[in-house]
Amino acid sequence: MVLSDIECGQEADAAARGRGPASAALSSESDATIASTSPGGDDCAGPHTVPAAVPLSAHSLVERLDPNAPDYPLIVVVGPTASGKSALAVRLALAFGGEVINFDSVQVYRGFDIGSGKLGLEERRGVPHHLLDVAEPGARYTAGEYRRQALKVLEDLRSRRKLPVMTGGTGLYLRALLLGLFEGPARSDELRRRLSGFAERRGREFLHRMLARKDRETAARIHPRDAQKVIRALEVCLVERRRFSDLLREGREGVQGFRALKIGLSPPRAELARRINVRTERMFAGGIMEEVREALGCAGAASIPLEALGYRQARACVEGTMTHEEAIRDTQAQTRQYAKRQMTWFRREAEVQWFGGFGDDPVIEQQVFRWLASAVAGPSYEVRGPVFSSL
RNA sequence: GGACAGGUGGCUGAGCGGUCAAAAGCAGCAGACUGUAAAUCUGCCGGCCCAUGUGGCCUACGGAGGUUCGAACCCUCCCCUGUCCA
Repeated sequence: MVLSDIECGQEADAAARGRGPASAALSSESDATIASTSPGGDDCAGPHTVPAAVPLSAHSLVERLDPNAPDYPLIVVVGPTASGKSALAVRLALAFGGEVINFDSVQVYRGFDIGSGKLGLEERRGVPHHLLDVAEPGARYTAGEYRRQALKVLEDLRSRRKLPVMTGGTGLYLRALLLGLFEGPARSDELRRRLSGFAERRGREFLHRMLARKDRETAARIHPRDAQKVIRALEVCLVERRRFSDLLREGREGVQGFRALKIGLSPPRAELARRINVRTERMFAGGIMEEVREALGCAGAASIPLEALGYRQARACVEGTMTHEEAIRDTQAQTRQYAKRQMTWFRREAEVQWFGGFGDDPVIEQQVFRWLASAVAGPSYEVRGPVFSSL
């Protein structure tokens, strides 16, 4: 415990030194609140307000880092791309002596740094980051693989009394970890090849009819034209010789022994779009093309992350089917749409406390720290919905 | 100055007398999601109205006129844009 406190203090200082005057001011303020213990006021958080002056007790969070605790804290930062999640995660990790765990499906691949928005070493500011670069460029990483690895990392952090701070944009991976996956087969490429052969010859609807014969309930849930999901469902039914829907009913096992404190970032849409635009331009100026050439050279054309947003366009550019300008504009538009899809996914995530700004905005950081203090203090807390309106 | 080609909803672009509020794509908006998830897929998309429908009204295919029962589509003039000849 003493150790954690010391670490916490040191790292918070380091954070203050490493930043500009605005955030230095913030840091000293949070240090002040960290130091004090709150006599009350923790329970008066209204449903739609972040409590005004709940002192943040780093102790209350750090004290809970007991390897044997049934509710070991786990911070999760969700939000659309470019909302400043990674920066906030580093900030939180520094403040509480934590380590960051990624849940982004592209950042898990080695060699895809610029286009995936991976934080550079300097930006990580000494905070260990897990589940980055754990897959080879030519490999196929999956939600199941992610879950297995993430569980190990969580147990590792727990045994070392470190606070896990999870961040990323892949809602499915997060859910796979937190809620678990059903007991089903991993993917089978041969079977899939056969199935997609059917789809090509007889149309996507054919596969859907096939699925309906095996498992009516699942077929009803999946749109006939969604070949990707239809194929997976068929794969499950054929390999297991059981209905997908029955397997689902048998349940799934989520992480045990952790209590997730979920922070959602939902910055104003127009501003987010602006950031996405700028960020995309920087990627194209800053080496995404080189990454693509490199990947094409070593992993070959089949590399999964080469299909990811930005990489897809950069590749088209390298191969000459798109101009540089087109590639940028297309990436920007599609990234905006992606951000939208992320919001519709995360909005349904349970018990997220939403903040209407960017994770690297000192004001938002402040609100997050305050909320964490109140959330840690009591077992129940109010959750408000995300604001992701246009304008 | 002359000869062609063309001007269509936010953009690209089909339509060339009625079945056209106008194909398709893009963008935009909303949504779904259990091992490819930065993926894959769905719905809406001129405005207003009764908000039930193969519903009503208005505004729209560069501008102004005309022909016609009827025009984005045909004719005349004008204004733009592109290519070519001077």
